Amino acid sequence: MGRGPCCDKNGVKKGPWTPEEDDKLTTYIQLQGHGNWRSLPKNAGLQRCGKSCRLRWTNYLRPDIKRGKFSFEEEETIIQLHSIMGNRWSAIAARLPGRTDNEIKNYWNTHIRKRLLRNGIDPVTHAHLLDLSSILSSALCNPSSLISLSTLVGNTQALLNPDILRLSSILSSMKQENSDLFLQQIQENQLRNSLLQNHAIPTLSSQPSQFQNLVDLVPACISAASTGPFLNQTTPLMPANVEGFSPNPTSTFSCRNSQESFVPFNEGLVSQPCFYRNSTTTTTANPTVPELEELSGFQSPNNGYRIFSTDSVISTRLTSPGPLNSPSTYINSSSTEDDKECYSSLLKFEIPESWGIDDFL
DNA sequence: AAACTCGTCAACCGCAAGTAC
DNA sequence: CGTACTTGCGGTTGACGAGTT
Repeated sequence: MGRGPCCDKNGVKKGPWTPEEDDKLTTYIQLQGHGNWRSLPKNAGLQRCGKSCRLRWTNYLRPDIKRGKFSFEEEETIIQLHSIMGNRWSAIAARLPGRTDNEIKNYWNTHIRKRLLRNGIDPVTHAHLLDLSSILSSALCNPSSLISLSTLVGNTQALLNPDILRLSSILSSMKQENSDLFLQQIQENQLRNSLLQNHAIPTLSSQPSQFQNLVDLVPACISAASTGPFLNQTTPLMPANVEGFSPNPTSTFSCRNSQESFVPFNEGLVSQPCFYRNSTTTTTANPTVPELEELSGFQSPNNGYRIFSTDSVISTRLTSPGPLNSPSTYINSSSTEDDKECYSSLLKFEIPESWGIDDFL
């Protein structure tokens, strides 16, 4: 159909608004209401287009706008809403009184997005970019992937800590031994989970001894990695696989097997998560949470999701409604931006592209 | 002190949905 | 029903200030 410009470019001022223009616009709207934005500039004596006036009013001059730094609660809300709504800033803004979509968008792009990236979380999908727990769960659900995983780990032996090598060897041996038994265990766990829904009972004792070895090893590997050569790498984090992503705030820790059927993963397999939400997302209650809370000394003031950071904790996907099979690694990182980041210093490391883990992923 | 880099955020642009005629 | 117009939205730009070299 084609459209003309929203206003006549001739004689229309652009750029920053002056206090005088603000006064004119504010006074006019308070007296007359904005009415038709297109005719407003002429009526108000402004050399601006209606669009510019509307933007100035809605984003800056409106009396109910809250200015200043975003509070922790607001930031939490934005992250949660973004994980559900994506870049629908106006919808997010509607749930944050006094904040405009533009302000939220800016804050996201300049603060939150960078922080998430730094913490290894894809700001688009909210999935961990590379998450050891997902690697392990993927491997456990799909034993064939153990080949790749062990290859991955094996190829980098020179860089790795002995604990990681032990992890590799265990994975290899798990692959070589009875994978049917492996799947059987997973299926049993699935059944048990369905029975014990909302009651996260530690089930490690029922795992094969190799599982126990694995669980014992992972924290050590993470600690090793967090102080090892990984942190010196500057290679960009692996991009998350966002294809087919369907935001699902109720995602629980699960993984896919090779047939793409979902196999809920036993939450007791790995250590407790860095993140969990207790309000807006569905997560199984966990008897160890109070202990962790006490340990970390952190609790969100708004009782939103709480984030735990301990030295040897593997994150799970409880805050990651992204693709369950998205590649992500997660080992500790130190973060220094500000105090708030203390809680989000997650276990993280970056894998150089030269490792060639595409096949694995 | 100047040049440069980086972070922030107000403002602009183009598109699409909604509405009036 | 089709067209013109308005409004709202999300992506992007660019000015500006602070910090660094």
